[in-house]
Amino acid sequence: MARPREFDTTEALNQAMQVFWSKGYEATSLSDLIGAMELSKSSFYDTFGSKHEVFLAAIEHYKKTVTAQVSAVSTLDSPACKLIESLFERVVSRMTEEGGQRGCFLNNCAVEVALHDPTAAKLIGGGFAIVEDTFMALVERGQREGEIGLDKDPRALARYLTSSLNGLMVVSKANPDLEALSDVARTALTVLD
Amino acid sequence: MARPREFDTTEALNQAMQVFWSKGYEATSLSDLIGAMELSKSSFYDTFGSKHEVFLAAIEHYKKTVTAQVSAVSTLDSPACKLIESLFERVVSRMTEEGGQRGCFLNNCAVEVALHDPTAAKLIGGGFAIVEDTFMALVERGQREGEIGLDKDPRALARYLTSSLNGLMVVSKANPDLEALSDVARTALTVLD
DNA sequence: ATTATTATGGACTAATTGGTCCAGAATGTG
DNA sequence: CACATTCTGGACCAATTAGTCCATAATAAT
Repeated sequence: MARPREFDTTEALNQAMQVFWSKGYEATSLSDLIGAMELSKSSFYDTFGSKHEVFLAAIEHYKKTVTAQVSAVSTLDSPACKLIESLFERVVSRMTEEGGQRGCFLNNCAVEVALHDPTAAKLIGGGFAIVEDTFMALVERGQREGEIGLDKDPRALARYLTSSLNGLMVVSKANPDLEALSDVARTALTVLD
Repeated sequence: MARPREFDTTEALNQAMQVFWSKGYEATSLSDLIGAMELSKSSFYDTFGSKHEVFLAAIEHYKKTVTAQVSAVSTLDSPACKLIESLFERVVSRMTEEGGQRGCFLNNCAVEVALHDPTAAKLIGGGFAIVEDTFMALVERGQREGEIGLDKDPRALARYLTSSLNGLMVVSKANPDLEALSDVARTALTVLD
């Protein structure tokens, strides 16, 4: 009955990430994982070591895939301010669309495990840093483009924008209301003017 | 050996809340709870029904105690803007002080359980609403006091401030850096000018 | 066809999970 | 003192937890 097949380690990791993302770390069981990853318990432990190791790997995987997409936005050639706006719009529409309430995996992890899992906390912090750096690059470009005042501190603005995006996701978990989230996003972006 | 004593139900609930707050819902076990609440397993089930019911009760308890303190700020007679600032300052210093990284219980719950627990989600949403209403009252007062422009929409501002406060707590879980958090708070509050 | 590699199902732990139940101990009231 | 009430420890439960181990089966390379 055994049906060996060359399996894609990163695809398995991706599936693991999806489960952790949807259910959280504690609520995810081994059976959840091996089910989603489509491998046997033995292979799971041979290949990945433990639930916790897969979890850390899943965080890294998220950074390399999802967070990297955010980072990629800074290379597009629209005006920087428009790009910043689009990042906020994307979050708002994601959080209000069917099945989008999972939010951001890093956000979820930060809240659930960071306090008790320093290793994870570091990886998560690194993910936030990617977002922050992206915002900073965009802010500096916005300043060069003359749309953002030179009196503003790019680092502070970037930190602020990163935090705002995370706030947006938290409140929408309890109440994913388009109007409310739009209010938040619109208001948050007035800082750039 | 049994040592019956009239026990304080709300105090027990308070202890339960503390545990859920520190460890999260899933990571909290029955033994954690009965240990913290200082009652027997039997009394636990007789009095509170189940882990989940205690959890919901703990959320309500948080709203009645901690969130109520936020609400109370709006009745103080300093200038409204100063009061809003003080709420942000309080969060920043809390998150950077020893043992303060638990953040806000409602925030934690929103992220961990809201997606899969509609009952809890509603209670949490109610908690956020208290904060939002507090901010709105303060903004309106700020407008009457002439410190906040009348062109601004109090509801939108209140939603924004609530979201900002939550964002602050999320990022500080991964990186409780005073300077970074101060940047965020300071920048967030420029919206009021 | 033989071999080395790789993956597998499933048996097996030991511990813990949330939850039920009850005989008995401590107490306040008569 | 006797009684009803309240609370308790601990036995018990079935299910699930993360994790180990191994004989076997499918493959790839020779």
